[in-house]
Amino acid sequence: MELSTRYNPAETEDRWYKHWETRGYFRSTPDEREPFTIVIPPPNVTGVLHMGHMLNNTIQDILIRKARLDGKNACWVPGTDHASIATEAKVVRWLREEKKLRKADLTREEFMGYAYQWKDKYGGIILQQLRKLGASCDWDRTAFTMDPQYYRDVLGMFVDLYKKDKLYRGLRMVNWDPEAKTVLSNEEVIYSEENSQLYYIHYRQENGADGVVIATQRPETIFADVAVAVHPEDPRYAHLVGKNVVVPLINRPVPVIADDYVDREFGTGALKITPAHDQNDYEIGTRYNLPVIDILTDDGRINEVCEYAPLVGLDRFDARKKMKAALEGADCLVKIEDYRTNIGRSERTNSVVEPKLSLQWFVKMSSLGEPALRAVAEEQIKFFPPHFQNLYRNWMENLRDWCISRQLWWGQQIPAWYLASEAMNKETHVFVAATAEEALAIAQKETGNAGLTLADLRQDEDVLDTWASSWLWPISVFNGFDDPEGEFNYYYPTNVLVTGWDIIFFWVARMIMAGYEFKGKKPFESVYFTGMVRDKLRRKMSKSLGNSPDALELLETYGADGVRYGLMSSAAAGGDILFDDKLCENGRNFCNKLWNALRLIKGWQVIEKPENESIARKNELAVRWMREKLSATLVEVESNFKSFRLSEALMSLYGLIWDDFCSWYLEMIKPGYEQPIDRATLEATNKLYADLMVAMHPFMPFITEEIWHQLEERAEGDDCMRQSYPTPGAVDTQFVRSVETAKQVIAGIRDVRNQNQIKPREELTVYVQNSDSARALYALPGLSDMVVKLAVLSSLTLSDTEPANNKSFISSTEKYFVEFEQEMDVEAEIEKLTKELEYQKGFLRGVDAKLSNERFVAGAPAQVLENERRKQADALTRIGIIEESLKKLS
RNA sequence: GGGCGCAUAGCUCAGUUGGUUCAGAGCGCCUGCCUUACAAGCAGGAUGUCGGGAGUUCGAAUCUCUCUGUGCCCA
Repeated sequence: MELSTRYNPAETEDRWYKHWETRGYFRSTPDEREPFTIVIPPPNVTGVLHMGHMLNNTIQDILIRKARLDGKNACWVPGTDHASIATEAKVVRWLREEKKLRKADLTREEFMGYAYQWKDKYGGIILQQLRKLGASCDWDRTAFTMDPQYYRDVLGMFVDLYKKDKLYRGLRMVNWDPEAKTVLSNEEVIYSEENSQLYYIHYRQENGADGVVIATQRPETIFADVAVAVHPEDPRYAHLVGKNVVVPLINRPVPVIADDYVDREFGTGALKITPAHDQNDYEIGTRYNLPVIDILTDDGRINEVCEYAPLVGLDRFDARKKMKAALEGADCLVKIEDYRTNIGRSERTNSVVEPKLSLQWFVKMSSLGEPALRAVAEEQIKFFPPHFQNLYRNWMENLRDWCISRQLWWGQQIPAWYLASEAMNKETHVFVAATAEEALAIAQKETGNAGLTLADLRQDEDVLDTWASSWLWPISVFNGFDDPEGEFNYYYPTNVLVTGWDIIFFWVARMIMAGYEFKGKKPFESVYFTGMVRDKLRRKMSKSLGNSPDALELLETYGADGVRYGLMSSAAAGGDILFDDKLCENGRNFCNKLWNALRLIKGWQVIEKPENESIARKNELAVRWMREKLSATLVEVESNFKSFRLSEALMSLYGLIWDDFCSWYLEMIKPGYEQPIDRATLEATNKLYADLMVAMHPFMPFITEEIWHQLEERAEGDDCMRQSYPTPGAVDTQFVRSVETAKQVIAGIRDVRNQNQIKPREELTVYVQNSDSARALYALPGLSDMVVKLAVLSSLTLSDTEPANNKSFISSTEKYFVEFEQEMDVEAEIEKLTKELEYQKGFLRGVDAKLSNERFVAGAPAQVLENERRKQADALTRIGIIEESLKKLS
């Protein structure tokens, strides 16, 4: 079959993926083998493949494929997360735009019907896209955080925590997203510096006398003020403490209180106290028994409570704009200053988050955090790279209770029931149970009213935070709650979680807590943190910047193997990737290199025996050398895999294939034009190439499978992805070093060729100066034959005399003479040698200094010492050679 | 304000326990090649105060301190 000069991934990738998938190679069921398990960090069901996903899932696929080749029972569970807030927002928009429906006009059941309809239609696209990347997930296990069984597990978790008194409903300051009209957890609020303005506002005394000037960046909240606080030791305001000042525009008196929380340096040193709209103010308000005046609606508008009619109904930012003129009109505005401050925005809607007093469900984190903190500190769970332990510990030691209720419909509805007779949010009874019937039984018992019916109960309207379902992922996907002795027992704890460090708190920490809390066992052995994929300018990839390449287009252009190479080649664990198409281009070029090596081998004619002894010796040497180089690299690869240094493992295989195999080995054994190769060498080469493909397979699954099959006719089922990973054999370092020395000689001769414009095909005659070491080196069978071939020589011979005209060079401890037609430029030669002599002498002085230092000789390990002595001897040899040459020339 | 990182070639970054050619890789750059697998290629080459300073050590890119610059997390 004629092979194209370029590899075409489009022709092979889909075909091989289908081949693997239809034969069930990705499937895993428990057996006697050791399991190797990864659960995918579930992407949003609404998501589409982006660079971060590709990096993350390439890593998981590499680990899974490697484990499979290592003979383990590899199980990679895919799935998606319902992502309540993000998905609900999308469904609401879809209903508005496509169906002309408003959420407010739908019942909960109707809305959920549409939401599932939407999910079935648009959800899970990302799982299809992962197939393009080559992801070898067990698709039969595809899970979703709202699957019926998963849903039950989440409710069970809620009931369990409630029973253990680790869950409570309470009125707290929370982060409120006025656009999504739901509470957010602290981790869902993104803080960043933004431009703002500081309003200096004068609060007069009740009698109209000068009072106090406060500074605020939220002037519209003055209507919710209940006090002004100053520092107790601040002489500027001492006379006002205990008196009242009046809130401008509405003239409501509020007391001036003294509290050392106040920072005298900030603003004017006077602080307005607005408990309904600020966390710290709320705490101060509580201390002084101050009232709470809430002037904001759930969607962030000013309400009637504010008492200032012109602003009622306006969005808080529109209201702020009107405050300037209003305050000026009342002669209360002192000045406005520009100001940089941290503003918190909702991770999902990007709207400015408002602190709000609200009744919500919270998980008590103190008891959950303790074992999770210890597990990482004691490295029962290992982090890669390890420094993320610090970030983790930092968060875990400052845990705050986790608000898990959300004012949404898309998600698991909270299994708590109240008495319908009690006013909403004023309930005095709560009944927590997995089902309404169980809740009713509890209600009947607790109220002593056996006549209660389901109609007398009202279920909590809210749903649970998505993370409060996905933290059960490693347990629930193996049905660990209903059937703890089944598959769960085999696959759990999973081996590794691969995720971006930015969600260390969302997923990693909470999955660890859930593992210990509900199963008494860690959810995974290790966590591999990926970096962020950024653009060349180090900016995070984002839709709004438009700096993210289209993932599918990239796969189309460079092939999945090329993209996988590009992502992995510069991806140290935890390190950011500055993504550049160039990286994928390198990957594509590498595929092409592999492809052409195949074309070369496939083009050879075969004969039974080598044509002569020289070729036989050379080829035997080459095969042995390549085999040992492969072994040495496999040792590195194994150790790199153990410590998750995947990028290093890939690069060492890349170097082995490109440099050692293609540039050296294939050139060593390559027969002359239209010459045949002997069968033994060809078969050894096919085996070497096949081993290289298996070794490379986890990184570049498609092309390795293709070449595996192109090399030989294979029986059904004899596929690259199902082989055993090659194991390293013995390495004779002395032998390998001799070949390396010969390679340097070849490079030396090529350099002479280059510098003197000698054509590559013109044969040269080279002599090596006779010495013990030279004879020892070339005693290795095949070595000189190899040098003769690769350096294109007519002969390489030991000689006691120097040819009349030559160009010389020193390699290792030998001197080489390249016979040369032109007369030597003696002056230039002397200058070159003198320079070289100086360098060698300097080098020797350094080594001598070390060796004459008694403390070095006493303190250094034997191996280091031996090496220094060898360096000394070699330097002396080289100096001798140079001095001798100089003597002859002068 | 508290904490965690980072600083190595023009660019992006490896460098594990202080000790072999440890001063590296890829890209870029320079020179010469359409050589018979591959120009998406081949052969060869240049490039460094390992951020500055001090210390520990026989020996420091590596450990300690300090300064400078820079990034991130939390408040």
